Amino acid sequence: MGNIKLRRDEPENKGSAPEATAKPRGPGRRLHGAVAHKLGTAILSGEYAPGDTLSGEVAFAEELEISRSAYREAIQVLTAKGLVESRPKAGTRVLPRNRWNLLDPDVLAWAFAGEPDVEFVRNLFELRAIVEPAAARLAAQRRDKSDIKVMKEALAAMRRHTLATDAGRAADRDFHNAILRATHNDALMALTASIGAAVNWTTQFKQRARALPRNPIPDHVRVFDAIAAGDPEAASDAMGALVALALEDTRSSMAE
Amino acid sequence: MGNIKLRRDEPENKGSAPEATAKPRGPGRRLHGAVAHKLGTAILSGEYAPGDTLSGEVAFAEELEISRSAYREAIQVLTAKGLVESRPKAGTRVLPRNRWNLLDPDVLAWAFAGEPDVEFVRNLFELRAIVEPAAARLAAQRRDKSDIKVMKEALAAMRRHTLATDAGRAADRDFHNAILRATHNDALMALTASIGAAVNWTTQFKQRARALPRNPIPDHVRVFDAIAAGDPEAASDAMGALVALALEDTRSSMAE
DNA sequence: GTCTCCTTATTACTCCGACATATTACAGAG
DNA sequence: CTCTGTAATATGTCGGAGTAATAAGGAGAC
Repeated sequence: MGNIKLRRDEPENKGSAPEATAKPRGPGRRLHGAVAHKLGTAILSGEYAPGDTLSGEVAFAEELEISRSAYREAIQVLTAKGLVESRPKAGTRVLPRNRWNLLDPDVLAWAFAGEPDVEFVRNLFELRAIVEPAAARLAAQRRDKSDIKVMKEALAAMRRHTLATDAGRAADRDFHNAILRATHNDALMALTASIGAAVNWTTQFKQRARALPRNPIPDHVRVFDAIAAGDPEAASDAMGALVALALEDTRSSMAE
Repeated sequence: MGNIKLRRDEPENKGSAPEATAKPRGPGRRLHGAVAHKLGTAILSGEYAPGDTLSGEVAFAEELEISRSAYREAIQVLTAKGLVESRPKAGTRVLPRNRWNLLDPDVLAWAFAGEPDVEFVRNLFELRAIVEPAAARLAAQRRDKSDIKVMKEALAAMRRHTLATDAGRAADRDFHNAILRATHNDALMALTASIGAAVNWTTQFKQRARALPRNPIPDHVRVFDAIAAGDPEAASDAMGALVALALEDTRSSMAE
């Protein structure tokens, strides 16, 4: 698998490099974090299959050209997310997929780092189709003025920048996050990261297919209006329609 | 806050001590895992509030009477779950609550380690009320013979042992997990651990209130019959009723 | 007087080498 | 062939030393 340079060897690109949120791979991410990212993506991409046993600590750490401490800390991160399990004498094994914390934001990011599994994207949309309409219903009942304000701003930002830009996708994510936050339910808000990631990556894929078939603004406006008006049923319906259309767009762009 | 003994100092109690699943605090859990558990519960219980800065590595590790390596690995676990963030010179700070991965099984367990927040339990039930009926609907459409077999066995186990026993609660959890698995949706199954844990802990609370008010079996049977019959609407309705009743029971047992 | 830039001190981060511990696997006895 | 005890091996834990990054404070310019 070739030698990979994880150490930072380029003293240049100092200061506040505008790397946005995407890949602060150089500095900004600690060494063990980078290793965890590397191993995490390797596991999620199937390079290491469930049941596989990783090389020993000393050997693997040496192969990665890092100390055993940093390697162990990276493994602890993966263990915390349910990807691997280490036991004395037995080594570190990749756990079966149903033990993975697929809702963990990092795990989700790792899953979408490479070519994403089409089936998994479908499952994620199914989760959206369940959670988001219900969340919109609750949001219509409980939203306060500040919630509406945030949603309105996000909507405006979506209009300004299109979904083709990073800023536009961020606004789209902010809009959906604002709805979840308007439910004032911590457990639902915890899904923010998961669903937000799903929204982000999938819209990016839709974008990849050059023809973005529809203007997404009207759907979002309908949802916003219903929530602002305090109409739970309309909000739920509008959000259901939005997710269904998004699924259709994404599916068609992945099918080809 | 007093000195806490985390090291194992008792050479006795060797062999396969039947500590069940509750508290393998002695051996069985690694040292850094025990520290992560201790700090995690301390954060979830509010002993450390968001924004607080923990003592420095050297000081805290010395206070806990463990090496810095073990302490750091514990911190990496907490970082992976979004509870804390460490930066040079600034120290390790507790992140705001909306950054926490509340769906993480460990975090959920830590949240219920002490006296649970009533509001949080309510939110968790609201999530159940959203996800589980939808899951039952999908399960009714997609279940195969093995799914039905597992559910039937879990139901039988629930009848044999009551919800008063550990085995009974485990059977209850298995039943709900079997439904989620019958959806054949990985993302939904990832919620299995979270919701399953919630069900487990809350039923334990219902148990605490000595008067267990209702026989839960009929509700479960209705759900099972609908899924086995392949009737999505009936399955969704039955599960909705089950969750609503469970919420009511739990609420009444916590209100007193 | 206010702001910007730079210096400095503190803290986490990384590395190294050694020992302790737990568990698997093997070998021997029954 | 089954069971029990032993030994080998990889993870777990430890302590210390040195590096890098950042936040706070101070010097300088406007």
